[in-house]
Amino acid sequence: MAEYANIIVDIYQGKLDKTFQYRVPERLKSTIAVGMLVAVPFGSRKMQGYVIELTDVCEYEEDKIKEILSIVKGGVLIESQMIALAGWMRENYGGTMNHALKTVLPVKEKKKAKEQKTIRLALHPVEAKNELAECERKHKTARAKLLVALLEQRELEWETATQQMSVSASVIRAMEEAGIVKVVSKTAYRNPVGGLDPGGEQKKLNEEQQNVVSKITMEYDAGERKTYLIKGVTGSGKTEVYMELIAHVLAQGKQAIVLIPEIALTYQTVRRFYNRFGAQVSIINSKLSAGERYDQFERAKNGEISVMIGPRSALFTPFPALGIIIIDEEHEASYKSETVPRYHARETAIQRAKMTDAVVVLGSATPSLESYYKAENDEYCLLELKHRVQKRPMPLCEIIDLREELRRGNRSILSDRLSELMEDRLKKGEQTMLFINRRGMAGFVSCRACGHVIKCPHCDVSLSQHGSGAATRLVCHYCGYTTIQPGLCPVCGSKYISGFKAGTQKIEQVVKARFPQARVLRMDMDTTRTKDGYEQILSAFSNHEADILIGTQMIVKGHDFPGVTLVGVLAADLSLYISDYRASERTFQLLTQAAGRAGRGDIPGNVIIQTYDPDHYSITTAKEQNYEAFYGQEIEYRKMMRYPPVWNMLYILCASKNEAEASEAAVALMGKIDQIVRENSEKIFPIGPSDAPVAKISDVYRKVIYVKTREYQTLVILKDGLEAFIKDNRLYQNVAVGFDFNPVNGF
DNA sequence: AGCACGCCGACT
DNA sequence: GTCGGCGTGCTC
Repeated sequence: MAEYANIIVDIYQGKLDKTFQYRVPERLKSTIAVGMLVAVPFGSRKMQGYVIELTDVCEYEEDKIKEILSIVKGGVLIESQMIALAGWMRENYGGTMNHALKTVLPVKEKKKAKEQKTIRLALHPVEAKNELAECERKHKTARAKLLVALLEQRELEWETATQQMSVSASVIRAMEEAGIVKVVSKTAYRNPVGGLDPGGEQKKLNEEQQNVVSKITMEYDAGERKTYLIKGVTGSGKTEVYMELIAHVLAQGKQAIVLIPEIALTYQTVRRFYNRFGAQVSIINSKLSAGERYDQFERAKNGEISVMIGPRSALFTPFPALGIIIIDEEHEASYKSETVPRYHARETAIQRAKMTDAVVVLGSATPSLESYYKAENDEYCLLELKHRVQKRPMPLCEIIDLREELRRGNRSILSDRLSELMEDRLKKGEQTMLFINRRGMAGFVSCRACGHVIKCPHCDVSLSQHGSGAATRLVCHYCGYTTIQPGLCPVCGSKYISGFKAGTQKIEQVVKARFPQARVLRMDMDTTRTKDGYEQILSAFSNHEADILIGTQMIVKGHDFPGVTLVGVLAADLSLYISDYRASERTFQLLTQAAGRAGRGDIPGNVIIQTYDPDHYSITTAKEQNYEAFYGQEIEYRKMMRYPPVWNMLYILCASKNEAEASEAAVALMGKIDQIVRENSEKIFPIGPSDAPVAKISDVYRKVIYVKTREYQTLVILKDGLEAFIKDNRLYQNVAVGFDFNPVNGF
């Protein structure tokens, strides 16, 4: 039972880092919890604040600490819920409470975008002039300054007055009380979906879709709150199911959150929801400024909107009566945060739903192993959509063995079969998508004479080539270091130094050479750099302004192109060789998604998968579109290797500018882990320390330890133990230690 | 943010 | 001397 409580008094002021510590009086010790609203003495006055953290450690001068007066009753406010969620996130993902709070509560960036406070004159100009004369006579300099300005401009911004004219807030307040001026705060919201027409469109569901909807809504009405996993093949109409479920909770006065990967958050997607639900829909995305994001959350709190669509961070929309959280494409890696707290949106959504009496619906054509494993163990309820809507046929899928092509003398990126089909599509005026699975294979530059690879001087990675011709640069994807491409190898002086371009540009060149008459579009980092570049390319292709679209992962995720009847996957196995236990899962998902792009119109599509490893199960099962077969093999591998989801894994990263210090810190952590292992009854398997996959980023050295246990909770206990160990140990003054639970993208 | 405190010029 | 405006710093 905690002795002290850290309390935040002014969450509305954006000064989130200011918490105050109070003593928990004996009578409140059993009831107090994180997130509760309490009354506390604050200076000379009494204020309300939220309990952020409970602790036994006194972080302030003992004799100056005051006691909490009481717990403020009156229902659980939304802020309380969100703060309690932040507490759960801190506990389960590590980091500080401030980190957690900053992810959960939108920081009102110095209220720039929100309340534009302005100062106006409350008197007639004539009276004001008298007042001004009076002030000048009495040498009330600040007041006079303000009055002169107001007689000229009639309206002044608060910031102008306080900062540029240095009139303090106390002066303005005094003048307001005297009735000389008036402070007006106007809240101007911006509506990011403004300009769309609500149509009230509603499609009739097929039997399969209706069954899924009925099951969930009936259980919902019966008061059951579960997590559902909808496994629906691409094109089975999951979105229609989501909308029906949303309509159901909205009818009961509840609200809905829809998470979709940022990359799929296009105008098309938003419009579908807007057509159905009209102005009560809003979106957030990473392009919105902090202020705009704050506005959207504020609208949600005030009941102006009831459906929020957005990426990971939309999960924290402060709806007062949340009914449903939908996570589309739930297998996507972007649902795992890359920054502290490294939370997973799926787990966090389930926790939020538990706290607020909502249900969670996960949807995917290729569920993550985590979710399917949980569905098999009855933690989630599995529902299936096995058929495409309007009985559209599944595409015909072929595997091309690139080794065989090579033996026949074809050294091109395009196999004979793929070329043949592309030729055919061009003749028919149908569209082709070429997808390069290029993860971790960005065009690095090497010397053909000595094999030297050009690396970033600050990071332990090779540089990638960008641009072409005179504009060719070498860029580090980790720190942004940029340099020009050397003409000679810096090691052996050979002039045979060039980029290993397995990228989209190379393919574009090959395709243009092979099919000079074709109109080709390319989508990659270079072509989507501009603000709307991404949407422009997609809509151009969608309008049939090109015959062939070449791109990386981004082209296969959730876009409908009815004109596409051929999808070519070049080098399907590239993603198999990255050092990550999820490599097979990623490959299977990408191939299945890519295949799903073909033949979405009335014409059945063809899919060509080119690979050097045609017998790998992730490729053969993707060809068959057989998720269960893939899952069966993959879960055996995970069991055998003690990988998630069967086991749980914790990565611990020690980072320091000084390599020796990083090593020393990691070794000491390992010692502490060994000690905890001996004290714990459950089996814990620590491995390391060793260099991180990227051993150096921006001149910071990185050592890693990873730990496997059966139970997640054991890892949480381990993390708590290590945090305590780190806290008062001089070794960690210059070493940052980070935790990542069941990492998705390595460190 | 808001409140107390202390400084300093103005007025009696 | 005292009154009151005005800036500053603190609030567990």
